[in-house]
Amino acid sequence: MQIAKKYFTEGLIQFTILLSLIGVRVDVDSYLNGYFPPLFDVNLGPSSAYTQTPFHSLRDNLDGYSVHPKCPELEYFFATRRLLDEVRTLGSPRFPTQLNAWLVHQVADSDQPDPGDSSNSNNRIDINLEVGSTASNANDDGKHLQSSSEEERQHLSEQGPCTSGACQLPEEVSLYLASGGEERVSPSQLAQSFSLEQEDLLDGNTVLSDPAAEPHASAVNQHWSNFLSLPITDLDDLDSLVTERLSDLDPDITGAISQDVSLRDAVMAGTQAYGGVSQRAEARPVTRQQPPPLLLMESTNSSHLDSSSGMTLDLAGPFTSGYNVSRNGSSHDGMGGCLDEAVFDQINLLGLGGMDAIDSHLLNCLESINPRLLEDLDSDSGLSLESGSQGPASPGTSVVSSSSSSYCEDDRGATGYSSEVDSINSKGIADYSAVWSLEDLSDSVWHDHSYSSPALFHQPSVTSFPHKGIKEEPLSDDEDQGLDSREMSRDEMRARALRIPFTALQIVNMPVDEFLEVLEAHGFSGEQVSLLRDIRRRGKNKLAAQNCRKRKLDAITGLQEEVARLQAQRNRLLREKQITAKTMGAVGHQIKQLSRDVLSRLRDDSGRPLHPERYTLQCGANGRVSVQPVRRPAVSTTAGSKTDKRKKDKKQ
DNA sequence: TATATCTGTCATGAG
DNA sequence: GTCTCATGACAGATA
Repeated sequence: MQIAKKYFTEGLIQFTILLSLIGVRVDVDSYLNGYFPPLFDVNLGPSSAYTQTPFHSLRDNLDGYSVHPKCPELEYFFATRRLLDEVRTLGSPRFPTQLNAWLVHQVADSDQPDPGDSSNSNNRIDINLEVGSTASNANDDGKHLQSSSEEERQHLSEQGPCTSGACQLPEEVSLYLASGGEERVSPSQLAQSFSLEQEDLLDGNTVLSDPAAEPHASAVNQHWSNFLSLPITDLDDLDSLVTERLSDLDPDITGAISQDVSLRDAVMAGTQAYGGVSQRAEARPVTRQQPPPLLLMESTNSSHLDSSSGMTLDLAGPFTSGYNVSRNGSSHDGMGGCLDEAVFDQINLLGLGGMDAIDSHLLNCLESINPRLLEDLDSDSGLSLESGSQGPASPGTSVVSSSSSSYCEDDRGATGYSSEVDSINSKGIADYSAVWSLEDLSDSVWHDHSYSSPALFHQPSVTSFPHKGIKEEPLSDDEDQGLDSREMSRDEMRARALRIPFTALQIVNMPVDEFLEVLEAHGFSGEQVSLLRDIRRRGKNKLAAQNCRKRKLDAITGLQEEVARLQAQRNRLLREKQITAKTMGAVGHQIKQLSRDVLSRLRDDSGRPLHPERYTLQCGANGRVSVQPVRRPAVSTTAGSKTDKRKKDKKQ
């Protein structure tokens, strides 16, 4: 039996690890591939000043709490945070979706009660594996759980009381596998088992006097008895047995989002959190503190922010299933996460308090959801990303989304225009101009300019902006006074003199279509039209000149850096060359010394030593060394002398 | 006062 | 043909 115990203990550990791995493998990518297109940068030209930046990705802060749950850019952050929480909360109670593993019992041996040491080797360990779609069904609503619980209760009542329960099987480790529905152990059974375990842990007493728990214990005991009735030799086939059982699992087990469960934590925490429900539990002193099970229950919902913060229920995630926002068809969506937690809590309550507490708690769970988030989910237009974002005057959102001509500003202050953003308004997706005030809009456009823009581009204190759908209004007297308060450019002074009801900023920023419409609609005179065109041309050229100069400076800076880099590289190569030359000289000297030594030891045909200056050592390609006479320079011939003469003649 | 730098503007070419 | 953009050149302002 020791062998069997060791075998099952190891199997328990391995299976716990397996479940942990399964539990954390959540398909985040599928969730990410949802509503919003990937971020993109549109390079409109060679200048970085014309790069549209996805500023919306910077709207939301990343503290994980004040962002919209639909924001896809933060899913990675959420996933990372959630996975960390999963790691931290390993062992905390979680309700499974497809694959459940429950450490049902770690009960002290009734024959050898040891209240002070729950880890006594005589403790019996019960493992309950539940595989099936019950959990996923439970995610749909709470009715299934209730009906299932009632069935289980009835089933348990038919099993009869358990007088001995697990206590009759000391010194053994039991394994219980249930697949599908016939051998399935209901959550109520589990909860009752948990309560029993908790009692044992609390006072070391193994008395199973709870009538509700006895049928379950009897049923489980029957399974264990059947299982343990197998001969010892069958233990060798345990792997095949487990494999056979596991073959009944959902083939897409990797997609299961179920979590590993530590029943010790579940029972202890659950009993403390709902100690008022469990009469037996509240009658006994609590010996140690455990976190509340529900709020600390780990959820694989990608939208849930931080389970430990207790904000899980205040998210839109819990109802994503109900609102058909599930990304990959996984049953473990936001609603599933909430229901998982609620259902798990119900499991505890089934064996502890009853369904009244369950309903009330679930109702509280649902009521605690922020209605605002529900509205956002209901309006799944994909533009709800604006909710919870920074204010319109946020410095980070310097791009003018509402403007028909966007003004982009790169990190170095270069400026540029783009007429592409106007499509947003024209498509009716979002009319930011109706939300953002014009002053805010203009602030976001013209503030913090690297190239100081004096009077012409100073923020005009106007309340109108000649865009589509916005009626142009002449400048009022107050606005004229506002213009007087600052330095006006020549063009602005001219425009004011000609009673042109637009500022230079407006004239420059408006798209060409609107500009033409303005010219036609207002019935300007030829002089006014000419001035308007000049103002627009000069304004755009001014910005172009600024960008051009900035690019020139950047190019110069880049070239200077390149020069410095190349000079450093040249110096490095020169140093390496010198070192190589020295090395080569040293090696040549050594070779010469070695050759002299070798030649001095050799003798010619007459027995005399070879002269180093007349002979040399040659190393062949095959590594063979041979002695060869030194070739003296050839004596210049007459032809050579003639050639030299010709060269001299040519030089002359 | 001379000089360097910055900035606005014009002219021109390209897309 | 018009518009926009890029860029060289020029001139005025300024440090």
